[in-house]
Amino acid sequence: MRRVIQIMKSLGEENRFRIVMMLSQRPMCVCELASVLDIALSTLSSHLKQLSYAGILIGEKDGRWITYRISDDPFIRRLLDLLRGELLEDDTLRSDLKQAAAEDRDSCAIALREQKTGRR
Amino acid sequence: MRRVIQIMKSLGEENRFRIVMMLSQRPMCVCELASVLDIALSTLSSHLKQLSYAGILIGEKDGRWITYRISDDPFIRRLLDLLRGELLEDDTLRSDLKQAAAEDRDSCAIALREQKTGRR
DNA sequence: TTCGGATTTCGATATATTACGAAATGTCGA
DNA sequence: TCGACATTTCGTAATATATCGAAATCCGAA
Repeated sequence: MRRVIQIMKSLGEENRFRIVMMLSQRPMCVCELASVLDIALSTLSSHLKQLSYAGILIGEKDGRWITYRISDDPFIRRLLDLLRGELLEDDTLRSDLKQAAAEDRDSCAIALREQKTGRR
Repeated sequence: MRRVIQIMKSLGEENRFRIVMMLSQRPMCVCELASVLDIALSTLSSHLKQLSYAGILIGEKDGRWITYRISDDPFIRRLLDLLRGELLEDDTLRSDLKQAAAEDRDSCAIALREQKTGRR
């Protein structure tokens, strides 16, 4: 039961939820996620840690980057499918997915520099 | 998105999760739930409030009692089916369901009296 | 209408969670 | 090896949540 509750809790926070939905579209590196979400990198990192601990995500080293993707646990897959189906019309989600699709790993530096000087 | 996140958050706490699983088996009144869970009535009440707010439960007056049951929203139903399927082997859950099945609304008073004097 | 039982509300406290910035870690390329 | 970059860890402050007991509410039965 612990495991399932941990999964629910992990998905019960907006930023983590958005992260998971974006990763359901495609694997992304931390900086790509960061340029969509308006939170500090350290915060994002701790969310990713929690999601990994819950078994929802898997992070893989990929050169200098770390790419996160959704676990292929069947329960997780089915759960996320169900959630996604419920949110086809959601504006925030649609906007996130659009941005996420347009992200480019190599331009992270630019986005992060902007984030460090003046937040939009 | 808010709604779905609220649902996830509500299910991401052990006592609330157990409440929902028990009510998936059959509608129950507050005192029946109380005699399975080892928490104060006031705490239980606030959990029930949150679960209702999230649209997971519905509380209906039934004489002197208030009976809670799972909402018949299709999304909620499908979600809970999925969760239940993942927990067929869970010991805590099985024990809860067994106790819940054996509960009797009219003996609430006894259980609650025990709870007020000396907690087991 | 008064009494007692079922449930909720309220106020307080303890614990968890989220957030940030600064510093540390690990890695690639010059 | 050095420097730049991607990411994580750490310490801490702010906020949210879970919990309790006491008091309030609501309802049916005597």
